[in-house]
Amino acid sequence: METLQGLKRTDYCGNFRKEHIGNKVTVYGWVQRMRNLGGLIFVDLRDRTGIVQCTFDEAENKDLFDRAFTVRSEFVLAISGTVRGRGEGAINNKIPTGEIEILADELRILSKAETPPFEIVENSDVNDMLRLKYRYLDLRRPDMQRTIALRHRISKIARDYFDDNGFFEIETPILTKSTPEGARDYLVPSRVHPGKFYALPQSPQQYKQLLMLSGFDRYMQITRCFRDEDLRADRQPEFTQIDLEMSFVEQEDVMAVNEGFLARLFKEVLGVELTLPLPRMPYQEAMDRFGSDKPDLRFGFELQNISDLVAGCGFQVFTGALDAGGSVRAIRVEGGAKFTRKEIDSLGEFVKTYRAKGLAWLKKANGEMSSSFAKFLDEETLNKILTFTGVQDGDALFIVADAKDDTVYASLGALRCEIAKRLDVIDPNRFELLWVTDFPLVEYDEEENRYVAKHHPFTAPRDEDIEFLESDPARVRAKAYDIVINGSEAGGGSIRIYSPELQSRMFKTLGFTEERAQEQFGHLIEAFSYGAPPHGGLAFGLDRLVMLLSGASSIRDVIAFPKVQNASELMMASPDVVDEKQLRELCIGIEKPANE
RNA sequence: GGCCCGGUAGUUCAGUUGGUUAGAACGCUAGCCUGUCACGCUAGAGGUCGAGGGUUCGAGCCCCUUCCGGGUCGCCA
Repeated sequence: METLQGLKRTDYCGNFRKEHIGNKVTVYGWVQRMRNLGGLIFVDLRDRTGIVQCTFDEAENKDLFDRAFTVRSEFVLAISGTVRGRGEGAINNKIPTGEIEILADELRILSKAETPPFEIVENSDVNDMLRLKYRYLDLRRPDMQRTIALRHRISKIARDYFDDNGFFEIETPILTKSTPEGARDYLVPSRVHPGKFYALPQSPQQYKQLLMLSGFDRYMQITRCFRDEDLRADRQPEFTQIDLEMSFVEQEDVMAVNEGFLARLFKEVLGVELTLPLPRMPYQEAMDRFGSDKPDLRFGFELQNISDLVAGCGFQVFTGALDAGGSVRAIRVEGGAKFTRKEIDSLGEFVKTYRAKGLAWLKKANGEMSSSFAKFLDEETLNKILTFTGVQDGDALFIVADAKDDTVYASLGALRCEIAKRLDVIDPNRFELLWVTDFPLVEYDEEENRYVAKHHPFTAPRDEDIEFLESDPARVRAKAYDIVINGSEAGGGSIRIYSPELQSRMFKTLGFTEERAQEQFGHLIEAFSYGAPPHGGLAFGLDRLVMLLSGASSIRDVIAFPKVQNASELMMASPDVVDEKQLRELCIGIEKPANE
């Protein structure tokens, strides 16, 4: 193998242009492809900037030509030579370096390479398992290189923007303490504390609030968070947040700073001008109109509540849901009459995954109406529904009735997105951002038989709702806000409780005894007794921002070394068993799971 | 934990009602070729059909179990 000794890279491969013609240059990179025309060899050399063509001419240098002949894909080379223009007709317009080539006079083979298990090309459709097992090769592909570079730029813009706005970047511990509320923690045993465990942070929530108490006024951190929950296409067990907190602010102050960040991000990365302030929508309105607290505003198909119209209509599916305290809601799909019966059936199956009992439907095409439920209604009721929902010829109407409002919202909310996808009405170049505000402070957990915090237990209630904290917790709205981009929750935050008295009332509402609150959050309660400024913050999901800005459909495509669905990592093969000795040192014994 | 989809040369895929020696393209190897850039031409190698069991005269195809991957519901303060 040869070395770099005596060589120095002139520039990256992708940077050579016509103005460099005549220059003596040295380039390093991987062989994208070798083309041997017989007496003339072209080697496309690739690095993170692109490709440059290097030429070996048998007539000019036979020894060099013979060495170039041994080169194969993915060999690592150093090539020195002279930049020269390509002849008329030999110009390649597909690549930026296509007007020049490097006529080699020196070739060093720095590393040989086995034939890779898949070709290192853009947009390869190799299956994920293989890509992830050989992730270091997958990451050589130009589209992956671009995505990782984009991720770097987004982080950089975040650091610059928040620095410009007076934020300090402060690190918080990765080894911390398990929190009882929320997601499952990853636990880390400690040798010096047998039987005790650190937890990896689900977010730096408490630390950043304490930093406000310490007077840092504005904090930010780009930090890893960990949740031991099941994965999704946009969810990994370890993920990165752009986390921030501000003192002496109200909700609008936090939102203003952060939409400034988003405006800068969209401008610099995509050249898209956002109109500020971004729209705000209360949680209840989002649910009523879109069936979701993260509505995608790029298309219509809004929900319409037809409960009043069908009250007492005699159709048991509708009246039964209403009698049980639920609702009947519809979405009108413009042009939806083109759905075939089979497609409608599959939409019916689709809503069942959200626990809807079924999907009532109606189509109107060429004056003819067909419907799964019209025959159960009298003409007056049916006409009222058609008029209210605005059904036109060519439209379809889909209705879900359920005893639980949540089921109606969830199924129709998902259905409108599914329909938009199937009808292909979403413009991929469009970005619709909004703040969803006024979330409920708490929600009732049927399993635990108590109220649990919708956001987290430090979230402040809205001033005018505080009086209901004990009498009717469910109606208390929070000073909480999510930033939603194209139907994806890109971030969220809240104004925090800074009064020990209010915090203690909140814990009571959540069913904590005084002792338990002290035991789990005593440090925070005590800290707040030493002068806490009003404060609030927000965290963006960096991975999701990169997904949105890069158009990636899987979160795995924006993380260098992601985990697969069962939370393992295929290249290193983690997690893995450890030495008996390590376990003994940690005082840990492994019991076989009950089912083995 | 539930539901849905997938697993066939190195890769991406095809494979008829269960029937002869499981095919194609790309990649790879070798030879020829001086202007290619998805070079071209010729030849060749390459298969535990994810694994195990069953049905059958006969299984890539049917059944059962299992492993792996993807999507999703629950879960994710």
